[in-house]
Amino acid sequence: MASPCENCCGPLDPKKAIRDELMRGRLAAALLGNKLKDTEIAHFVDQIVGSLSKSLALLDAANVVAVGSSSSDVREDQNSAGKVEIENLAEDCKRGKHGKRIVLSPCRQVKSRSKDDGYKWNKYGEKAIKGFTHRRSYFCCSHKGDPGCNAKRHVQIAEDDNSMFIITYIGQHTCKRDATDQGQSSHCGLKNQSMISFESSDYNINVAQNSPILTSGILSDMKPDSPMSENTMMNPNPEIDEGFMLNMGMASDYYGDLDLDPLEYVDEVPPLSNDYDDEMFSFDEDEFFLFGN
DNA sequence: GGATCTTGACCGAAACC
DNA sequence: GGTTTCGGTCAAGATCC
Repeated sequence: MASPCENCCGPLDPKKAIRDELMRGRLAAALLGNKLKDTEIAHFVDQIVGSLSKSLALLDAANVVAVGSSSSDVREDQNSAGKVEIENLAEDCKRGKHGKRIVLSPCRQVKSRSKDDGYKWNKYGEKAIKGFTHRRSYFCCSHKGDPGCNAKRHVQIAEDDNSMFIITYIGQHTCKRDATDQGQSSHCGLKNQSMISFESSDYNINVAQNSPILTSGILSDMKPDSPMSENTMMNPNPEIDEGFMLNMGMASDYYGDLDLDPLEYVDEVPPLSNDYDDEMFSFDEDEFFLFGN
């Protein structure tokens, strides 16, 4: 499916567009920091620059994310109605007599050791699913009644590893909660940074495509002995021992406009040492201007 | 007492015949 | 086109804090 912009402006590279915007922001912050040298404000500017650098790095790393062990198990097809049909999530998921296919709305799937992703969920149901040993739990956002947040998720114990959870996210958090809510930060009470949120629907990127490993940017300059493997993505918060999730914003917006994989599957990421931050994302001015240009 | 969880019933959609 | 099967949701009661 071609994006609307593609019709008038030619092929759009959303990843590049996001990257360009982040670079612009980083450049502006760096210049501001230069102006504010020796002031307390410069410290905060440094944080902004560092944050943008991380975003760029994670964006690049998004292309690295392997679909994980289940990649070969998941076959998906986007039909004309925009629904995603997933056939046999697991090899041992046999069809019943009537072999009903599993049909999901555009969603993201995450494998995690913990069910906790920083959001507050209300459980509204549980169901035994044919072909799966464990029951599936259904959750909706606790703030559903707030501004009508329609975010939902399904949680199921992984068939191949009972210590892992397969979490399927459907819809987007539209609730607006302040950063103090439950000690969590920013949008809808997200309490950790293991999620990147590109809320704007102007740009959409696909993290599940078979992109080259560490295509460009900061991560490509990482030390070879860094604690990140080729097929995994960094968890920005080493204290959170769970799968790393990328929130690409409104799934329907995202998949409705672009012919992209509607389902991302981000495999588990090993926790990192506490000093990864400086090692991975140290800001180098020469490097920055190299990327910034 | 409010929030959250559990669980059976119900509904709509897809597959089968 | 009717029937069957299934996944998803609802809602009432139970439990927890």
